[in-house]
Amino acid sequence: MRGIDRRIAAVAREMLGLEPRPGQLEAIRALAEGRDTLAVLPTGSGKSAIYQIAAGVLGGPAVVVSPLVSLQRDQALALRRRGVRVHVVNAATGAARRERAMAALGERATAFVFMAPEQLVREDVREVLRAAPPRLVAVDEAHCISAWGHDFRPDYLRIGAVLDALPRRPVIAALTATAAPPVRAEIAERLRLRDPAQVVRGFDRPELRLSVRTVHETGRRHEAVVDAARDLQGPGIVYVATRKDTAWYAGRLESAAPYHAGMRRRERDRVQQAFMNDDLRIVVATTAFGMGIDKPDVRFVLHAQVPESLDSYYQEIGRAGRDGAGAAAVCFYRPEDLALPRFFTGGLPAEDDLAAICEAVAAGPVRRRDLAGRTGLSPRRLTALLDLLHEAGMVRIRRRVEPVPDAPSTADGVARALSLAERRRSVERTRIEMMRRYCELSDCRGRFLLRYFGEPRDLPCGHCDVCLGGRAERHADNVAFPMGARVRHREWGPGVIVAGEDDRVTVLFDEAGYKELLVAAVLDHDLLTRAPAGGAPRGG
DNA sequence: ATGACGCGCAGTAATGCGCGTCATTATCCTTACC
Repeated sequence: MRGIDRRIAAVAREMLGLEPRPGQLEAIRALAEGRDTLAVLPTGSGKSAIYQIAAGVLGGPAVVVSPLVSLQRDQALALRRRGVRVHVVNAATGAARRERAMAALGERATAFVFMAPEQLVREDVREVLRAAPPRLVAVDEAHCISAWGHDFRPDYLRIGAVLDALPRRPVIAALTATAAPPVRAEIAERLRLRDPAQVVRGFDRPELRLSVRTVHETGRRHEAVVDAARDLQGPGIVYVATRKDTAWYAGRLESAAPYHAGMRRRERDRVQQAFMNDDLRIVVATTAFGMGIDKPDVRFVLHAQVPESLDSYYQEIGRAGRDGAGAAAVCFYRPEDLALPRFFTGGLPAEDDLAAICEAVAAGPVRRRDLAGRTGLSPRRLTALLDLLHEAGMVRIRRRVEPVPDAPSTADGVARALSLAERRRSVERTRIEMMRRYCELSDCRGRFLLRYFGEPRDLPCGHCDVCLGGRAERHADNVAFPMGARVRHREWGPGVIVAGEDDRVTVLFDEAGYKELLVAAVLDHDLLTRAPAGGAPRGG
């Protein structure tokens, strides 16, 4: 056993009383050796233990960036119970307590300080970090960077720059349960990870019975979902698209309660607790329910409406069957359901709005609020546009929005921002399209899902409705570009074919993400060439 | 893109159809203000 492994084993035993498992160990080892690490492991596999043990081995305080205050509290409590010194800092933290936490961090007298990105980017926090850089920074639920950073919680996009500016940059651990290759790439880029070790495990979940039930009419959907929830045994989650629907379904089911972000904090906590304690069999929820829920014996996850991407879908069904016993993942699919997500990805930003922001910023640093006032844009819309303009090299986002010296002309910047927006929209559309295909498959669903997440897979999964119904007939592969084949595109470089139909193929490019290509165009212009097999983007 | 809704009209009495208009998801931390 290598020395470092002995240290790891010792810290694991002493701090948490456990023995690291293979995936965990690999990630901890990379971090302990000072290497940035991106770990994609299913929830329940002990992701938090990774940064905790690594911090112990590195022997310094660690800052843990986590999206929800409730998650921070839970994790802090668990550590405190084991006698570890821990602080939590958020907007509700009193001045005295905050002062103590910062002092402890500065004096290296604490093991972990938990905070949301909004805290990390505060000037006073950065000052403490500059004076005494932590050894390790863990970014938990790192997919939030790409899921929330662009419009919803922009400070997620600033973490990388803040850490980069420290006199001694900490080792960074990015942890998540869900990240398809394009998301992994974005996490690494946005956090500015340096040659990160990637530990990716466990997208295959043989204990999940995957199925899709197509419904053509809303009334039937209601019946079918209610019946399914009644018939299935054990605790389960029903995901719905709107807050209103949570109450509707919950009212028609025994031992069920609604859960969404519009409810009072206390009520939400009560529902969650009741579910955890088995006093409540079913939670009918929006996407608000999930992060930090680690109940091992969830026996089913139903989706009354199809989510907008396989990324979300996989994350939500991943909450079932963590004990390894069987669980059902049923998606109720009505083709029209995808119209709404398509609609929401529809619009491109107005040139006028982009130009107005550029002009306002060019005059000198502006606060977001003033900018919103001057342009008449909602805060959220403004955030999305600022992100584009930042990417286009037009603005810098500090405490205020600042002009970039030597920035391109407004016209050029706006054009660049627009083309970025267009690219993002096409990626979004492809994601929706992949969700549609999953639902309409006449071929193995498990394999489709794995390929979407970049795991090569040839054999049918054997645990989806298509396989179990004996319908997993081998699809007539596109002869020139069979699924799973490695290809190279003139412009987008290497990739792998993840889905195909008669007239089009979807390629997951290592760099550029999912792209849909028309077969005719590909053949006419000789756009794709077959590459030797192997070498899938697994990292390691 | 789709669905809900109200309106006018048809042509008969009480509904039903077609059309235009309108709205339309979810997710959190924070700060300011009550």
